[in-house]
Amino acid sequence: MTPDRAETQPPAAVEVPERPTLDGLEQKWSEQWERDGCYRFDRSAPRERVFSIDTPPPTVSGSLHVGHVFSYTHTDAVARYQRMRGKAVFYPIGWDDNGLPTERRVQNHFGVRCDPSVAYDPDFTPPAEPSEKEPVSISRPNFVELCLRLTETDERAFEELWRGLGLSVDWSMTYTTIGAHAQRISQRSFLGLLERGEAYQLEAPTLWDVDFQTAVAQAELEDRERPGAMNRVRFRDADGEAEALIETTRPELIPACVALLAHPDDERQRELVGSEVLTPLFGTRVPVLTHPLVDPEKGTGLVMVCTFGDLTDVVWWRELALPVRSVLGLDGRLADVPWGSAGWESQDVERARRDYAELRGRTINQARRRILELLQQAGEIVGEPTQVTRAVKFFEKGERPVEIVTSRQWFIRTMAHRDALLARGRELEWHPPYMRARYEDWVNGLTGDWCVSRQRFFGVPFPLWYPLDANGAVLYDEPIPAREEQLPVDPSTDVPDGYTSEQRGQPGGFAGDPDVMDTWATSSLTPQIAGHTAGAAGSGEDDELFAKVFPMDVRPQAHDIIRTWLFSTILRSHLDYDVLPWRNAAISGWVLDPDRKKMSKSKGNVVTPMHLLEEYGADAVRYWAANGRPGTDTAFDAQQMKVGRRLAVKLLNASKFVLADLPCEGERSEVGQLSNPLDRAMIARLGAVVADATSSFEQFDYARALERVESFFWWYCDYYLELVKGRRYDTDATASVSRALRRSLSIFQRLLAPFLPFVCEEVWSWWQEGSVHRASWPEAAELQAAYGEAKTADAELEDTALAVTADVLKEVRKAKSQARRPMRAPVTRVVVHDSAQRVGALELGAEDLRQAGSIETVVAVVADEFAVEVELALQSTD
RNA sequence: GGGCGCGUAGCUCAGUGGGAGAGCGCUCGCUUCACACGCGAGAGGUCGCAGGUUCGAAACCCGCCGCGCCCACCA
Repeated sequence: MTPDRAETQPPAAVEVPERPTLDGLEQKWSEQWERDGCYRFDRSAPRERVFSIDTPPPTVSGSLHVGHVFSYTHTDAVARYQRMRGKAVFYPIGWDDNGLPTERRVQNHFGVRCDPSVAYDPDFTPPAEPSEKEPVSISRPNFVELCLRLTETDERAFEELWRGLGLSVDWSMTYTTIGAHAQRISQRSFLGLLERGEAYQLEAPTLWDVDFQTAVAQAELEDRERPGAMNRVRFRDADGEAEALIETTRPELIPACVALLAHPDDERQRELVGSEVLTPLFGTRVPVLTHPLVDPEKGTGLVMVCTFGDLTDVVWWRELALPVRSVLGLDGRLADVPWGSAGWESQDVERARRDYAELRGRTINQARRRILELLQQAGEIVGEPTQVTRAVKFFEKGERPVEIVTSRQWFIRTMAHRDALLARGRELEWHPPYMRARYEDWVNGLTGDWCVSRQRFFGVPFPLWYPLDANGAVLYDEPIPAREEQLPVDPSTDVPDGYTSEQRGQPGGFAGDPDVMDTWATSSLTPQIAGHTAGAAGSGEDDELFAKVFPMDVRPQAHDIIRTWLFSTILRSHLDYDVLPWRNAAISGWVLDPDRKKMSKSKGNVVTPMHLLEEYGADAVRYWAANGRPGTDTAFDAQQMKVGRRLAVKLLNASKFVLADLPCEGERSEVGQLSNPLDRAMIARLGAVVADATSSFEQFDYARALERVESFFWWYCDYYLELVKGRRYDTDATASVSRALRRSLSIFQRLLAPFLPFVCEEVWSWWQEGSVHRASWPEAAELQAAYGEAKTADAELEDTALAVTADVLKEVRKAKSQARRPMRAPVTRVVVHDSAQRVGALELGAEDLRQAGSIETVVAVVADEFAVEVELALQSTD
């Protein structure tokens, strides 16, 4: 029950600047915080006092935009709240620099190309004049070094912005997803999955981007609307009598056709089902089968199955045990195929070769145009093509539709764990709760295990080698895993145990796995990376730290990456630790442009934050961000930043007023009792605001907390401060109000500190020791206790007194405003009509009201309806 | 096609059973001793539409319309 020191202890000295200003506060205080280690994680804290945050590592590719500022501010407000609650806040940050965007930039910037077969050159320097046309081939480690060099610059700029925004992260714990530490943890987790059979290698149809020439995962796909042409194509039976019509938007895949399908109940196709037909032009014999997934309402009711046109083809191919007849090369061009040989039989091999020669080597679009001409000439197109718009699947970073090709890839099992993952989703506390639906949709919609291998370079390599047999063929089924002590390894330069580097690529020797992992395969381990998950002695990992921070308290992130980052992190934690990686998921929305469109570089509507920070100040930008409710998208509106700036300025001035050194105040050290009813009522109301803000923050609803605090603070400035000014300047009456003012000011400064850290630190420093950000969060109960120092029985009456006094003051102001008189214009008489209870309460605040309104006499009359008559003094007496 | 969210003043948004609100913008007024980066006042809304529950609905239920997002085996 000891009242907070900050509220009761008279500080040795109060120093209020003559003209308080927001200018320069960002630099002043961020430097001070850094010097004092204000946000350093306290490792000595016991687990129950730790609050750990699995901060999103932003992708380092160019610049941050307001969306980042938005969601990171939400997290920071919560972090600051928890810190003030006495928690040791574990709040690291990382940079996600591993991945394709960086790779592309490095290639162009330095004029290099990664060739994993090239040996590492420790003395390599990039060409002085980069040539995009003739890039220099360099080893993967050299390439990674250049990537690191380029991202380092960006990361410094990011850090500067974050510091300017006032994020209270512990900068001593920064990590990167391509750094040795992250690689080691990522590789070790993978090896564990491999050992337990949760990771496996398979040659199978996989989603493929033909430009990047890499496998991609289901989670990285997006739909884009594209125009296309629907063509009706004729297949005939071997006698040329019966015919089968199909509709397709992808005629170039006809040479890859392996079957036609109808719905089992489709009477129209009854004759054809069970027979065989020939593909047009190529004369390949394909069966007509049935499958329940065929929609008889679509097209002709018959559908062509190709290996592979889309994901449905894969389903049909697998379930009906159809052969593979693949025409598409990894480069997105039609490959050479051996017409006439096994699997490529034809009724007319010469014709098949001749027609296919027209397609071979062409891109998909070129081949499509050409085959339509050939089909037209052959008379196998029926009717006119119809123009359609349909959704086509793209790799989210890609420029051409994804294709499905057969290749050898690594997978992590997801399908076998679906029920467990759904249960994890229900175990997690979602803020807001409805966001869980997105997760469940995603898990329920999974169609296959997670393909984690990428045929790229700037990523974490698979820590594996393979033996080569006497003929130099790779023995994929006998991978040689790295030992844990070796990690991280780069199998393109490191050598497995029992081999020498001369044996690389030689018959009887070894070969490194050439691929890198999906960026999410490493990002999904951020709790382990940031928390330095337990590992082998001497590995730099840290059992004690990890046990203190994991599982983490909260994962903050935006809703668009629930299916990727959130999902994969739950998966990995489930597989490796059999727990949720965090207790709470705090999902933030997006910043949309003023037309409510998603910001994107291609639309050119991206707002960058630097100039906003300069123009409005960090606190104002943070204010705008903190107004975005959890999970809710917000249209960008610079007006809101003005509002935040106004709030910050108001706090400066209100603090100056409260702390003003008035000669009439008497001995400052004398701590007065709250003897005045209005003072007590205000403190009681403030207690309710504290309770509200606290419970909102406990639910991660920073926006609600801000709203409550802010609106009460404005009421406090507009009404309470004005009402009590008279007593404030009156030596005999000042004790109670002075105490109420100091007490409330201390609380406001702390309540606003999570949102406006700079201005709050500034005004705190005028009269308190230490940082406001390490001060204790106000306790509602404590304020109620303060009320208890006086009589509590009249609490309700006193609250009414505050209400009615403020209501009358408003009416007096209105009268003056309508009379176009200044607010200090004298009033000879005010007659208040109100209920008996309110009239009685008014008595308690009448003196303050008289002072605040320059009123000579206040008369109260009991009445049914509230009304106020204001008699202004004659202007001449002014 | 399925799911989720949203629809309240010109704009951005609070408000989940009992007075329709805030800020910005707009209009008018005020050099008031914390603050002109200010203060005070005002105008402005059939709370998407239509039913239902209830003494009472912006809120709860049903349907519809519109917008956004997510998901889907879009031939």
